[in-house]
Amino acid sequence: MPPVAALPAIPPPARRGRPRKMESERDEGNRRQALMAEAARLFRAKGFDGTSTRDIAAAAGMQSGSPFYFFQSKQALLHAVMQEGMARAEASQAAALKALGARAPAQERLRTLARHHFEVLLGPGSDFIPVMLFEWRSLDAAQQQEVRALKDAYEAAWMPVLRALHRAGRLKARPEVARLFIFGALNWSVQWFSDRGQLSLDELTAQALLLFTGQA
Amino acid sequence: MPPVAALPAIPPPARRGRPRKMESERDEGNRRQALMAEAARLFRAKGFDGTSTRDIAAAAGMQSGSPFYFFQSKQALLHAVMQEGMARAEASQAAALKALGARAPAQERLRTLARHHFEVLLGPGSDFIPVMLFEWRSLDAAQQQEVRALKDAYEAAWMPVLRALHRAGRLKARPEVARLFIFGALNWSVQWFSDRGQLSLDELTAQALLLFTGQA
DNA sequence: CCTACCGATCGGTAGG
DNA sequence: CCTACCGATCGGTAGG
Repeated sequence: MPPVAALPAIPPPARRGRPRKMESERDEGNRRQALMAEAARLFRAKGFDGTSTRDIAAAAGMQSGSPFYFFQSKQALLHAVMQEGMARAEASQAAALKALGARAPAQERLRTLARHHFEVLLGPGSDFIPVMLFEWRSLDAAQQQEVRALKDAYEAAWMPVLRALHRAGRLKARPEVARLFIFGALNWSVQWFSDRGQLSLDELTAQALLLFTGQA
Repeated sequence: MPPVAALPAIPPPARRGRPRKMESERDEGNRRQALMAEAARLFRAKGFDGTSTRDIAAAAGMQSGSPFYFFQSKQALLHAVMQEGMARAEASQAAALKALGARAPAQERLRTLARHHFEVLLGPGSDFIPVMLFEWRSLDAAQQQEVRALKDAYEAAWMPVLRALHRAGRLKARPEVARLFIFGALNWSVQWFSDRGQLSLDELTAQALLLFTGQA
């Protein structure tokens, strides 16, 4: 049922469009990816300002100055984490909707979207999107605008579903406001959900549908 | 309608239980309160780790070392902000429920609770609770436990209302899970609500009730 | 990628 | 509360 067990791999941006050149370049991509993964984990746990580039370097098995070989600045690393996270989330969301089929009822499409979003927030290897959600203010204005566009596209996929439920009388609030509240309800689960709790992501999804549409 | 125009003043903790001693001590309370207010504003805008004690001192018109005359550490100042915020919010929430009367229907009690919570999150002078919500991790374990108790008491006041709505069939999700999702939906508004937007806090409240209970 | 380093900033303190 | 200060840490860089 989970549309994304692990988020699908995406080619490292540094390699995009260039021909592969064997070992050296693949390693370079690996090191860059490793830095992003460790940065995401640490930014989530301790915040952007609470994490030093030395922490990140050590977690990736590097010396303190080495992250700056791969990223222009600490802020650029944060930006890369958010872009990569949004690109993956957008791709896996689209894949989940496609797998469901276009003629599925609105309630089922909402279930798929919510279940997928919980996976992105709470599933294994899910540090990138929580970092985007909570470390937003540490980007500069231009970076915020760029990430905002990716986030808007991701959330826009929910609107046809919310409008259909609204027309059918299953969603009473205005769809635009409902979207804001629903994303809030789901995103906030990052603050309280724990693996060792009794709720699975499927049960979480069912309860969310009950709350918003009155049925599961 | 807003039960709290400005959050009700609470005597500064340093003075509690002691007899008033005129100018000097009242000033001391004022300086302490000013530090907390400026700290809350800056912690909200830039985060705990992104705010220096020098920033806070300057905003309160002091020299860089002076905050440590009033607070043992930067972390103790954060803790004080959260405690003060929760004490005020708890008091104003209780006052709002009391003003409504005990025999009001569950839907009206939920409206009062939600409207009050929006005021605490988004109204004038509302920096203390957002700081508590988003800077949680910067407290040590003992401080977290203490603030957690205040937060639990605040949220517990919602449970009889949610259970009544659940029994009446107006709230379909399990009340405990509904509470988590509802607080998430409301709390997240801190991230997107803007004063110059078209929604008033009353309209926000009405849309939230529509989403969760199907009626406003 | 590592080594070696710099300038800036930070939380906090002693002594008044 | 201010003055003057300290040790630690931080982001980032030059040169290889």
